[in-house]
Amino acid sequence: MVRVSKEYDERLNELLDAGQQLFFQKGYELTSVNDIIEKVGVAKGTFYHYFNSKDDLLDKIVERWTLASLERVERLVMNQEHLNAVEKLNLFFITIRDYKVESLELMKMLMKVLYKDENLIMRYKMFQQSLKWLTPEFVKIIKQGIEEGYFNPADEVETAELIFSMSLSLSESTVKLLLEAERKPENIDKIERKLRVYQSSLEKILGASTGSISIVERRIIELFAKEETDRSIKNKGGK
Amino acid sequence: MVRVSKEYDERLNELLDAGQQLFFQKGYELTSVNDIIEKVGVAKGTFYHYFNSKDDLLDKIVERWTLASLERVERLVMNQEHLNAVEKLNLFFITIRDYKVESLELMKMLMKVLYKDENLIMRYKMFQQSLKWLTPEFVKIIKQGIEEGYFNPADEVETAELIFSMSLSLSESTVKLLLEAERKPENIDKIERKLRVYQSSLEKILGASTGSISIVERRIIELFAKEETDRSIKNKGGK
DNA sequence: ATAAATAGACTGACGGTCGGTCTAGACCGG
DNA sequence: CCGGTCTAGACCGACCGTCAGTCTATTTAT
Repeated sequence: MVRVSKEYDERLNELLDAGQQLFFQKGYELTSVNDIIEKVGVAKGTFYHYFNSKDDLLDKIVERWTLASLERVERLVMNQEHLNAVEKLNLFFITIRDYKVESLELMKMLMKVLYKDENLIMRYKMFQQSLKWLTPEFVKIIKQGIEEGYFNPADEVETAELIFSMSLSLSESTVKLLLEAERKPENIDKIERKLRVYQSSLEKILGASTGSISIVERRIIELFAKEETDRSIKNKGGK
Repeated sequence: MVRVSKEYDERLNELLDAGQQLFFQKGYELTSVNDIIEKVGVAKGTFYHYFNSKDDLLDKIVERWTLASLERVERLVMNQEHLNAVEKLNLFFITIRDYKVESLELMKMLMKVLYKDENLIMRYKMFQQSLKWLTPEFVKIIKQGIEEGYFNPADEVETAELIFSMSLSLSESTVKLLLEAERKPENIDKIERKLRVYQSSLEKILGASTGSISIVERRIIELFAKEETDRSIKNKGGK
């Protein structure tokens, strides 16, 4: 093979990019290290020059991904100093939702791949990282809400962690339902019910007034439930 | 090798037992099919005569385990017809806790092994199965509570699922803290806080009166945090 | 006889290792 | 300033051990 030498960071990112693309496309287990190095056009040794293991690569991909999300949340939510805690909390959910809607097709693909048992590790690592980085932001919002008199939970930190892990298991079950929504149209209703319960539980746990938090939007659920449109089936097949 | 023929169910259980023991001891990934057949004293072909895959074996082990728990819950909690919903809910938690205390050393070992990233699949499958089988019991309790006027959630089924998944992520974080409680004694306090928040959240979500649900018991937490006693370090080493 | 149970050699793929090669750029003597 | 030399570290790829799973043959029970 022709030998091509590059800057450390450039190669690193090539490998991260290739890894991410393949992991999101075929899943973690089904992507071999050989697939990745083949895609980049590099040898086994090079891969292990940059990463300790396949698992290490995944860690670094997830970290990069999560830090990008954090940056987004800080920029679009936390920095809006004119907002009160309830508004920030709602914006928090809206921001995440909007991001998913913007990259709808990617998200649909990702959902299909990520929520398979074989890709549990990926999902879990993304959850862990999200929990680690996003909970502190949640805590800030809750503290602000307590000061402003909107919330009254006993323990901000533990409450934030509880709420966050609730939202993660909510995603888990929601996506599962979404994925078979084509076959089972009643799943849309079930998702709506789920979101409603989550929403009101959130209010109760935080001590927020009823209806102050708004997450449910049937339109959005239906958007994700719809099978991909014809026009988007273009890059199928092909080596 | 000497050929020994046995009843279908007997062989099946031998394999399930061996698998369970090894999975609980070394973890799923680190246990090879060869380990299992060696332990039973049987050939590769025999294993695949009884199971489609290593993963299939895990499924069946987890199913057996979960159904045993379900049977226990039904016998010790659900059949106590003289109890009201609040009492049943409390008994539910006590029953689970007592079981863990009874088999304390096994549980400690299991915690150590199960809560490693490599054994995520095991944990996940146990969670899934628990959710599937135990949620209906939860629903029954909630419905009874609504009838009796103790609870007032909007949607029993979704609330039950939410609560159950909350308790699972609670286990997740609690065990993680417990495992490093030796090094970090402050973890015990953190666990207590976590449990308290969970408890009061539960009350709020269900609409139960404050203090009616009781989960936290520092004594029990400390019991699990303590490193295994001298006397229990007897079966270490040895092939 | 025949179906179920068992045996175990074999396969292919995979993650990871290791000894070595190549090259850009630092360094140096003239 | 220039040509040669040196070296860190980027890169290579054959190789290894392991493991899940397959296949065909053989034994056993009925």
